Amino acid sequence: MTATDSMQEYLAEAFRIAYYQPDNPYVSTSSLAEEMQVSAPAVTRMVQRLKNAGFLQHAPYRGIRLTEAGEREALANIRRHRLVERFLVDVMGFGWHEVHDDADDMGLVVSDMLVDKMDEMSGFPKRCPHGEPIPSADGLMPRVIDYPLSEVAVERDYVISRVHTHDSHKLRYFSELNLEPGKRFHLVMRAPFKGPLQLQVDGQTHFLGHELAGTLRVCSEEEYQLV
Amino acid sequence: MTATDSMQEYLAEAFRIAYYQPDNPYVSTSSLAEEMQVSAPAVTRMVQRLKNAGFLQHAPYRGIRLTEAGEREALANIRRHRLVERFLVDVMGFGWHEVHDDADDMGLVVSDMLVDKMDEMSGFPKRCPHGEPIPSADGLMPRVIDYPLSEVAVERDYVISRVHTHDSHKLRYFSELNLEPGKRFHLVMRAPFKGPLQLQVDGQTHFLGHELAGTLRVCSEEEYQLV
DNA sequence: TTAACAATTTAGCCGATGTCAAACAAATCC
DNA sequence: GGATTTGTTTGACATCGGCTAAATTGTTAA
Repeated sequence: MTATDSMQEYLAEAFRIAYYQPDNPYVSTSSLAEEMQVSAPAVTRMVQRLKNAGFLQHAPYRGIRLTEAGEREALANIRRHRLVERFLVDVMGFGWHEVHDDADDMGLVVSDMLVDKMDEMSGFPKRCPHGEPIPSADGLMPRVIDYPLSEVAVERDYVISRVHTHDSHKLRYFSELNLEPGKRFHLVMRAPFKGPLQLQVDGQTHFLGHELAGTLRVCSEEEYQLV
Repeated sequence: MTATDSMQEYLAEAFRIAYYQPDNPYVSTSSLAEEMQVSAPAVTRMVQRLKNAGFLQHAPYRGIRLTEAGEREALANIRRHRLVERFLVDVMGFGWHEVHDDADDMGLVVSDMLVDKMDEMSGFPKRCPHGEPIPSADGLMPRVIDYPLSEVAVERDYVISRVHTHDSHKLRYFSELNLEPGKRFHLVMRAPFKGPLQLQVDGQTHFLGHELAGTLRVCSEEEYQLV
């Protein structure tokens, strides 16, 4: 059975959600509904279809879990999406805050031939512009190691690993501060009670609110090089 | 009212058909059905929708005619499609016989921002890889002047203007013969009774069947430069 | 001029994907 | 432990875009 565009999007989103909660393999339908900007019933019914097509298992009222076939579909979609994003940024010169919607649409549409070419022209990137890992053509997804900036120890050096937001204003702000994946910085201090964080980036001092800092995931230089 | 993807494709196809029959402004529903690879009733109903949305006029049993709004939609779509094709060929290095389907899909999806960038990166081309003119951003479609190779006078020099087929085998063959838009050649002779044509291209002699020659449209060097 | 044929439209169906409202299950609180 | 809140599913419906079969219109030929 072949998955429609819509089915692929649901599968990809389910995978992403699961990837972000490594402890729990079950994905709730409400989280899917929220991410997909769609009503809960729409998700439930799509889940039925996906279950019938063999892409996932469903424990009613508990959540879903992708099967191997489901993961394959999801990863193919995620790969296309992230490579398109990479291409738009690296080859076509757009800013990462501009390209999400186009990449979303194009990810459903581009052929393997095109994706492979984009991969090549982008220099076979390992991560998308947001720092998310790009699944390999044969469907393997690296597991990155990183932590919310809002939780790591102070007075250390870190590297930005992932920027976990699609809000283009936040993305633009991070760009302005030079806080992009791969960037090295020093975490100077963090004020208590969800207070602001102080960072040293390229010799400049910046302050970030606790919530905003939570959308940045960081790791050590060595951990960053692993993927 | 905004046109769905499907509506845009119908409008674009209707425009293309009308463009290829300059004498008759009415497009038959059956020609649309054939081009879109869709049943006749599907066309009739879509025509109703498009009429209600103000994109065309419909004289039942006679044919349709785009309104100004309809032409605008059509041209925007055609522009996207042809610029994507140009981009895939010029910037990404694909052959023109490979890119039609991808360009079709992407044409429905890419934003203005992306199209403008592709336009720029392709060097603001005037024609798509098949030689079809690219509508300007403000919705003007140049009218090219050319004639079927199967009908023009012999013993003259011509320039390939358009290659009117999507058959990738034929396109590949034309590539191999160097018969691409902009190419100059000499029409040596044409055998009677729909017989083969003899061409001189880059000092090489080629023979084309009458029907195949009919898919090539040619003109003089000066006429080619007009668009 | 009428009969036959071709093109077009109408009618009724289907599946995919969305909605809202109501029923139902699970978790939580007093 | 029963009541309430929250999350999930079911039901009934809409729209889009496709289909086939049947009716209708326009054209052509006898």
